[in-house]
Amino acid sequence: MAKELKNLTKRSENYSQWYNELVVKADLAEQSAVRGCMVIKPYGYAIWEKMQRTLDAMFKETGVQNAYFPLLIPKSYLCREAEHVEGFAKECAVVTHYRLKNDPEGNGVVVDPEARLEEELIVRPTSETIIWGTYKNWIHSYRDLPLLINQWANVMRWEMRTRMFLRTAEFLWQEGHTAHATAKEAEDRTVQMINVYADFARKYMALPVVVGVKSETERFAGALNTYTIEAMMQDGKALQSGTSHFLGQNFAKAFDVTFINKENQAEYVWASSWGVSTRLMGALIMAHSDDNGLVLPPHLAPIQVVIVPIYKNDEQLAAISEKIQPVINELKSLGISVKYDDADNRRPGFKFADYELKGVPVRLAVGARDLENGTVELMRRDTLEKETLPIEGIAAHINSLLEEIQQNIYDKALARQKEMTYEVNSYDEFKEKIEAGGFMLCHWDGTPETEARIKEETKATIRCIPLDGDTTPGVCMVTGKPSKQRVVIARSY
RNA sequence: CGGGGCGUAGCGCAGUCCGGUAGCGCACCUGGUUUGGGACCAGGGGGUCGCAGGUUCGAAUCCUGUCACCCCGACCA
Repeated sequence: MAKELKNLTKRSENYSQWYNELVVKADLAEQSAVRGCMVIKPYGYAIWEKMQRTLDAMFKETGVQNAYFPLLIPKSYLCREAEHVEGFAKECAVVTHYRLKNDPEGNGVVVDPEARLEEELIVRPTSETIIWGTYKNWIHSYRDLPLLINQWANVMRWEMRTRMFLRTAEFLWQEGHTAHATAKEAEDRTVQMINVYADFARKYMALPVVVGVKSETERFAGALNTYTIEAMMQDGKALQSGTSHFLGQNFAKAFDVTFINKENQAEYVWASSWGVSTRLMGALIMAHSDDNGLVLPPHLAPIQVVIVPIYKNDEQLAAISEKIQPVINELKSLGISVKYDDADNRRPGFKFADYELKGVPVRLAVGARDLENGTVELMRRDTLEKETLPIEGIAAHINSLLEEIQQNIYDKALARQKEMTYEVNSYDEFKEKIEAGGFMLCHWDGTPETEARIKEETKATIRCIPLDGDTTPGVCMVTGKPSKQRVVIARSY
């Protein structure tokens, strides 16, 4: 690394490149040799693990259990639900053979044409079909409902264009699949889970989000209704960060999943599915980072506090270590993750820059000067402010400071989102404003035709119809036809 | 799949127009001096120039094909 780290592309030049470079240099992930896939490195994965653990606990609080379903889906399963297959057909990886053999011409190894599968298997782009094929055997009576299952898994979508964390060919996610006796119960669960996602984004990722409903054209393939959380990145573009779908009885009908109700009548079950992915990592990076690197909210930072000793010789290091050890112990007992970096193969300046790049929320530096004065130097990553503080009571101070940083990062993101959200009343104004990015709150006549025209002419899409938005009626900014409420329109990733 | 760019050491690049047997910075290794914001000096190791053909006495360089990656679109979490 060293000096090249200084050359983080400035965001003004090209936001995408800056982001990509940041992901690589902060040691989060790198491009894999496999097309469109990425290698998530230990530091990046540690953040994902923390997200996973938190979300998993939140799911379980709502009664959800984890399970696991196969990676490969028989082609016939995927075809059962017409809209679903149409939505995913263009981006499926397909397994056609089960054996290789030595090339008769001596060029290594080739696919054995004898070993063709009778029915091709699809690498899951999502698991609705295999899961509903399984649920058929699990659900017989109203007593089996609701069925609340989640799986942590990888999925594959052969996207034409990929971008690290935001759209990789293979990605990690969780997908929840629930089955219910009534439509209301299923739709309530759909809403409940989008709210879990919104809570998670706000409290842990320090990411303000708009909760809303997708327009018909943006809906999940096979869903009756799709709820979404939309976050704004620093360049004003939207990122769909989590979705929850009300599937009605579509999959129950496709896979013939029925239950006997209290009146001894057979009924199709009602379904929801919901998911968030490693894209959340992308959101985290793009929402908070600055030109010094990552800025991680303390609630998700793998290392919350790093301590860098500054010493000239082993005696000094020993003295510093002795002085600082009680602080480390105290921080740990408060549940704070601490790294004491006494490695002697990097100089302090290098470490400072490196931990900033990695987004560590709080840094302490301790040297001979501090030993004399009984102080430490503290720097907070969100503001880059440094202050020298007495070592006495430093752990308690950091404990509350971490919360303050968490809140500050959220407030900053929220302020930016508000600042870049505009009520727009004419299409001309819209066309002008959209160039600089941001969320446009506009009246829309509710037709796919108008939506398509806006997209065609401005590259912006309807991100969602916000749940808690202004419901004052008006007239569509494009057609002048009546509109029930304002919707969020933006360019997106 | 369209438009643009790029492929040379682990990373970032120069060399390609005008053919002559490979170079710079960072990283790495050894020794020393250093250590409060990305250390310095000296020495050292590492590349069949994306791949396959062709032209030539000779190809990183010219020609043909092909593959990969990046950016901008279309598609999507």
